[in-house]
Amino acid sequence: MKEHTITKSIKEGDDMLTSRQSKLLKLIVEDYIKTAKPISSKSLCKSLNCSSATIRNEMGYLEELGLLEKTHTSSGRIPSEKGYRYYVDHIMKPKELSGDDVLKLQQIFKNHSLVLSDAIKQSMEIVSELTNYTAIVLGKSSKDNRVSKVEVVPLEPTKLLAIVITDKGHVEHKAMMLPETISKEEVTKTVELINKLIVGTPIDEVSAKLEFEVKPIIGKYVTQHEALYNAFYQAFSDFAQESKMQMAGASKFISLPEFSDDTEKIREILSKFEDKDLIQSIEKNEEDGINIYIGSENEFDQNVTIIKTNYETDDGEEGTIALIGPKRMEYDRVIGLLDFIKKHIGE
Amino acid sequence: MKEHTITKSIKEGDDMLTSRQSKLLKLIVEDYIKTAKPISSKSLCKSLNCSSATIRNEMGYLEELGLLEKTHTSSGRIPSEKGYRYYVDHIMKPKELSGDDVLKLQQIFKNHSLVLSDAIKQSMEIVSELTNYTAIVLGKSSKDNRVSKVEVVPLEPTKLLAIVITDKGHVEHKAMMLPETISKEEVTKTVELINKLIVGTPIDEVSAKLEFEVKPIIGKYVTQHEALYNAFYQAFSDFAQESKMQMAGASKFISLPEFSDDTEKIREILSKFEDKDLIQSIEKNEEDGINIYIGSENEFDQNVTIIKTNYETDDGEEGTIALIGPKRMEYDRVIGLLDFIKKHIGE
DNA sequence: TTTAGCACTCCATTTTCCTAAGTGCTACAG
DNA sequence: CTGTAGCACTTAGGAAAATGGAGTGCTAAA
Repeated sequence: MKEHTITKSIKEGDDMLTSRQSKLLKLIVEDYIKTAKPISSKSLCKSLNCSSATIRNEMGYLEELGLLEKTHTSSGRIPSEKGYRYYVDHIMKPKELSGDDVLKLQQIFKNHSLVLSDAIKQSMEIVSELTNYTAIVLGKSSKDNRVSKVEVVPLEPTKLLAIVITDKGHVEHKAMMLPETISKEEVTKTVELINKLIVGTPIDEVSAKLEFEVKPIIGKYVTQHEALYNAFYQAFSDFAQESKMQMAGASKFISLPEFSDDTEKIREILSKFEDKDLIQSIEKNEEDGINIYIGSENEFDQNVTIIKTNYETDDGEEGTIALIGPKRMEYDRVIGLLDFIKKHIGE
Repeated sequence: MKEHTITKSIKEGDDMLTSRQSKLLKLIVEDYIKTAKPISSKSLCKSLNCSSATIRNEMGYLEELGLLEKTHTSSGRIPSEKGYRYYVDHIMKPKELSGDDVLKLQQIFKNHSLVLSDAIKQSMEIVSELTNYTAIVLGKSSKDNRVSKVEVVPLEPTKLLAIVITDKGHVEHKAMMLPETISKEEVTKTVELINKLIVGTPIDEVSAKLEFEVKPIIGKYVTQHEALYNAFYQAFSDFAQESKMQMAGASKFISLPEFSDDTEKIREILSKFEDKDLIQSIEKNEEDGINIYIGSENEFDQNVTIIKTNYETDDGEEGTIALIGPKRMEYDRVIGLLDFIKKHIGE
């Protein structure tokens, strides 16, 4: 109040906001995140030590800049997408986790009997519980894995189990039905051949290699090579596509006040959660660090914010964890949580 | 209309309903299933060839029996739980599938490149789409599988992949970190031993066998047997617990008119869909055939009907498929669909 | 630059009113 | 005894009107 004339756009690097404007925006965003109700000028008087009229003026300015919006002519203000963006980029500071949160998460990571991937999953479940947002864990697709072994186990006369193992420890298996006319030796030969030719090949090149190198050869000395070939082809192509995905708290969206009288929107979002391809697409073109996609910034749904980050464990397993919530997400807290988890994954 | 005095409780085995009453109940149930709106006496005049007053009398009687209910004093009637039950037990006949439905499902089952379990899953997705109910496929837990092979693949010096295969084609794998001091030979010996002693054992007895037969022996000639033993122990115990579960169309509930102004109930149901233990419990104490649990007859949720059946493929894979929908479910159609699928699973 | 004051706007809630769609019951007809 | 017509009564649900209150924008003064 005393020094704002000086600090205007000098002390703060905040583009063109005075420190008071910045503080105002912060208050509005954080208030709205809590209450989901438009914020009035009066309610901020005490916090800013000035009259509601003054605040209204500033609000008007922030609205001109496109940082705030009104729901109707005489309503209080709510942050616009741009407002959230500004808040996230220039104002917000990641929040320390509360002791309670830390405790719960540490319990999971300290439990050494858990494989890391299970620990990640469980911790995201906790995070979803703590935040009331939807949590997603996407294991990286195995495209860059290389085949390290192919194995076949007979189950019954006409049924085989094919197992493919990659250098990073991913395993895919597929049961195959074969015509009875294929002999054991033919199968064995084929497997040997595949092992010889395919081992070391990246998963996403296997299909081509099967087609052009393996198929011609087995064609020569396996009578019914088609069936056998198709079975393997299928197993490998499943592998390339597969990538693990887990979700927790998808139904949290129902109780959000912003959607409480728009069942249709809820329905839309929830059914997007069932669309695996769409969920997979969240993984795409990710930079490092924690990324935030507010409303129309994400491809998933205009009405949500997605905040996500990649992880990599010390043994090379990669993936993405993401939280999906309303645009008025508790950004500071969520970032703190994700940061914590990300760090602990690197053990 | 002419012969009802005669048929009263003779021709129809229907406990104590005249044929007209039975017909009335049928009309009300089926109408309500379609519209979700209380059924008025007037609307049934044409179908029953009598006046609304007569129908009201009959309705009154059915209400006394507890088969019908009113939503308020002057509303039309809706079926009670007991009413649905009576309908299902005595009135309804399973419906032939429409040509369209048959076609869609047959395409899936005819696609021979699909392993059966995938076909089941896909067909349930279709069923969910066709009916707008939630579909669930529960693979039977692997408890009664027997170990048919244990395999170890080295990934890095200190990292192993253990793979366990059962006679029914289930595969479980687990990465294990080992202290560097364990030599390859020790691992190989252990695996050989396990294969010798464990193969053929049902999954749920493996733990005991490991503890009392394997552990003492490897203790003798493997220096750091603890770590190795623990790793295998963990892999097997994961296996025993795991049981596959898949769900489609969980969000369908949102659009049901009966819940349209009760978000809380929707939220409740949807979050039950996220509770895996609860979902698993659907499998419990199942008799043969197709079972129907209406409203409070099921443990899952008072407001839904669950209709489910076990399946067993010709190669011994077992599981349960279930549809969860509102109490006013299209019982006849759903039964037809499940029947069809069940039959085709037995190929 | 800030603030007090005032006119104005719009939402949200409540109230009232009305209609349409039902029912139950009674009394009569076959 | 069974079915029906008629009528009084109940309730949901929607439309319109009334009201209160929480906001805003703007102007003029400190």
